[in-house]
Amino acid sequence: MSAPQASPAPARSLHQRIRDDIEGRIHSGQWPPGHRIPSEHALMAQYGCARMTVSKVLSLLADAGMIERRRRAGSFVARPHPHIEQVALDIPDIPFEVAARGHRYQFELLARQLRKPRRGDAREAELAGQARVLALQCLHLADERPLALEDRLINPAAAPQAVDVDFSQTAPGSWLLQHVSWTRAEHRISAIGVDAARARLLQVPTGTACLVIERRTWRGEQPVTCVTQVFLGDSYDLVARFSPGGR
Amino acid sequence: MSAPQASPAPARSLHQRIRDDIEGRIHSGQWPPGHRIPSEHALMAQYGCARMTVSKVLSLLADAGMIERRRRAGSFVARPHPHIEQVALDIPDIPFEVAARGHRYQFELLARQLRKPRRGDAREAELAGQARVLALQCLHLADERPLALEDRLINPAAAPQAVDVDFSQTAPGSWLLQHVSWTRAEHRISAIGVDAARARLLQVPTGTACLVIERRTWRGEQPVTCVTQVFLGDSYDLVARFSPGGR
DNA sequence: CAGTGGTCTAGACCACTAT
DNA sequence: TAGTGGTCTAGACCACTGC
Repeated sequence: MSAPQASPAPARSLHQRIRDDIEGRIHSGQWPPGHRIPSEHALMAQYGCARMTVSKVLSLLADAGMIERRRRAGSFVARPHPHIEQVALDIPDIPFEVAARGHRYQFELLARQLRKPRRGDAREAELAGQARVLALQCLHLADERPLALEDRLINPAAAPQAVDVDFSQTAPGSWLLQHVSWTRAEHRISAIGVDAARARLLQVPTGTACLVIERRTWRGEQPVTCVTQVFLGDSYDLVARFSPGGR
Repeated sequence: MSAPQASPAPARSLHQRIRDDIEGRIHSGQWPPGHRIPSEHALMAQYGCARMTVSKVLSLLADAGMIERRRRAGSFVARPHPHIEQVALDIPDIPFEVAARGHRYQFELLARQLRKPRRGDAREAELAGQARVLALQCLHLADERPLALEDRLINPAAAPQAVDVDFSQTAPGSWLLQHVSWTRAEHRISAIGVDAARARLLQVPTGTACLVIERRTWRGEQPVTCVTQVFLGDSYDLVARFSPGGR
């Protein structure tokens, strides 16, 4: 009836130790991809614990993608999807990132328009249904030097207050991050040689290699914002850390 | 003593419905960032279920980063870290990706060396402790046209079989993905204008904008591989999808 | 149809910490 | 010290599915 711990304070909890054990067997190759993991009943007996404890472990491992669970069949070490891997990529807030690298951040609003969505523009296709869009172009500078050019569209229907914000003082990305929540985002990352117009604004020769991040966010089915950021490629990096299984 | 379901088969399980409810309150703004979520006891009473059920929900939400839990203090809606966001980025397998886009994939091994690690080379610093490294350079082609140039170092201590693989037939990235597991990876993504040597191999003018992915993987503390892939920027995109909270 | 995972209960003990 | 989350137990019922 009572529920005494196996040991008073195992430092690492029981389900953590079980998880470590199973992960160890998988990573060491002792349990290769496709290998059938003992059933919950078997593990329960093996570790001398309640079924719920091993069940929790296996559920977490399944969430993390390390194992697959099938009713009646059992749990199996996941075959790593051979063609796709996911990494957690940090999409940084530019002002913060610049400051973190010890540079002075500045921001310039180059253009602001509240206008109808343009037809035929791929970037604006998502927003075609809206009456108006708020279009902003701005420049991010680090130590007085241009770092990135940002073209942003904001859907006023999703962020009504945005229309009244003075974006000459606040970077729109930072403002949105703090004031508008979203439920889905998509990013495309590519490289371009900058066209003449952008080159002039970035004060580099036409054709200079730049990193392009295109980001779209939605709140439910409603588009919130769509932004294209063009970074000077040699002065900006994206960094992704990853441990497989998400944890 | 018995454990009847609240309703026979609620389609969506109870903890899922509770989770949806709480997520709804958070996303709708009804529970803004910093808001204190009712305690497990209160939620237990509110939903008429066992404490473990709401506990599971809150644990999952905490794992997903949507809430923060503090002993004695309670659970709180997480303040979105204003300066960093994480997205799940797909790091594709090049052969697969090319095929998926309907192109013919080809692969050329340009160079293969089993040699001592070079001192003074930043890329090889991690491998400096190793007796030998396997260095490969290869070219990925789509429809006979160069798509990406790959410089890869493999640590034979972590992947002994790699030394005997005929990489003129198998792309090393695909082979590694299928044969060697790893526990940690780091990626850097940037843009460069290609130098003359790479430009020649990629059959483009010097200075053409390219997307660079640098990827390092470890197995435990042991480095496994380090690869630099230079993509023609206009013919390659990385795509990241994201829903906040990780699910 | 028997075994598996999925879920839930009604408790319990514990560590931690804000008050 | 009282309230909170963290963990665990020893059951239970159910849906599903591969044998």
